Amino acid sequence: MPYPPTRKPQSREKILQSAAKLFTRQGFGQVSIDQIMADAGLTRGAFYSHFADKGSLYAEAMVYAARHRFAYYTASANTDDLLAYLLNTYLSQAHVTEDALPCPLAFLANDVSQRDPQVRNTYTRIYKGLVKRLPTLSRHDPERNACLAVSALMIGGVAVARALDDPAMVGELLAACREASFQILGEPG
Amino acid sequence: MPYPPTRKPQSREKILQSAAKLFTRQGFGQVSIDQIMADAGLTRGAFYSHFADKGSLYAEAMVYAARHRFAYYTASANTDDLLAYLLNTYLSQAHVTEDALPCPLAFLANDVSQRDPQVRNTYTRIYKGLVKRLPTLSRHDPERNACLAVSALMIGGVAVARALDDPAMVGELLAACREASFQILGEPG
DNA sequence: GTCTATAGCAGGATAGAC
DNA sequence: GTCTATCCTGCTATAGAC
Repeated sequence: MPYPPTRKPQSREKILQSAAKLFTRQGFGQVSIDQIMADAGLTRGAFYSHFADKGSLYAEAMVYAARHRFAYYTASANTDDLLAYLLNTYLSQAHVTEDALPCPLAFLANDVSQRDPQVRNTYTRIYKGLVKRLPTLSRHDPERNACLAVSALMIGGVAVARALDDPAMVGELLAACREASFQILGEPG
Repeated sequence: MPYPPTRKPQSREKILQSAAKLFTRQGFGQVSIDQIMADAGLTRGAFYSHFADKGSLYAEAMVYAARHRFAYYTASANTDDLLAYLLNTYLSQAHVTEDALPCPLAFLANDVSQRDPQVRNTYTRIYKGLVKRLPTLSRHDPERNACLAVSALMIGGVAVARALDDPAMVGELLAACREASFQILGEPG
């Protein structure tokens, strides 16, 4: 028995991790199964023992990235104002330059628009999760409309910042988005 | 002389028009030169008489789409509040569902992040053009920070709306973004 | 300037050995 | 479960006829 049963879940996890990293940064079409499997330390042929096809992996990788990103916030926050912490971390240079696992909502918004219904549904559920979670982080109990707008501002700010080639402009943009977010939420900056 | 000299600029214009339409909706990788040329009524071989390669066409098509979209606003506006008109038209169902030529800033933000420097520079110039133009449309002379945030809100709102699979949520999101935009700008809705 | 034909490559998915 | 080898498709870019 050359392959012990404990290895399969490990391989699956490794593939998922590599896929989340590569897909969020580069999108569906720019990443090949070869690249993902190589990054996970495996070869292409082994892929189909774990996932039905490339699209299924993409959807699962988005969820993986979203979970990981949320854990990243809650783990490192030692403040009582979680919402402010979230906004300052999300709308930051570090996020734009891909410090850790980036947020799929901001990095894959355009990409998802052209994918199959399953993928779009996954994206929608992740987005709804964010909108619903925002009020629980604030002490000021913001309205739903404010949360919708702020989520779009977060995602748009990061997406645009990533496309720009002017570092000064990126800094200016992120700062303006943080400021406006607090204004919309009625919180002090 | 089977091909009169007047035909080349016409062909070029047609290619550009088809490219703008297809690229903005589907992104760089999802559109082939074949598709573009077929849409323009030509064949693949003729492409390289007009453009150096696919990337050059992509950059030019973004500019073409941006110009066309701006003309779309100014042409149809018979109001004294141009900024309000712009926001309501940009953050609309019609824009998300691609009525006319969509805005490349919103439809291609993620796509541009992975392209070559020339493309990113083109995107940056278009974006700076938008930010600079916003104050000229308003009677309230908004601050630069407000314009930066509103532009990100416009782009993010449309980009997210396009990815979602829930029509009710899309309507809610767009309305919330319009409302927040006016709040940021200090204008009445 | 536009066409047809093709070179050359990359990637998704499958088959079969171990 | 993982590997190597392969089929098949689609694409960019070029060559050469008209």
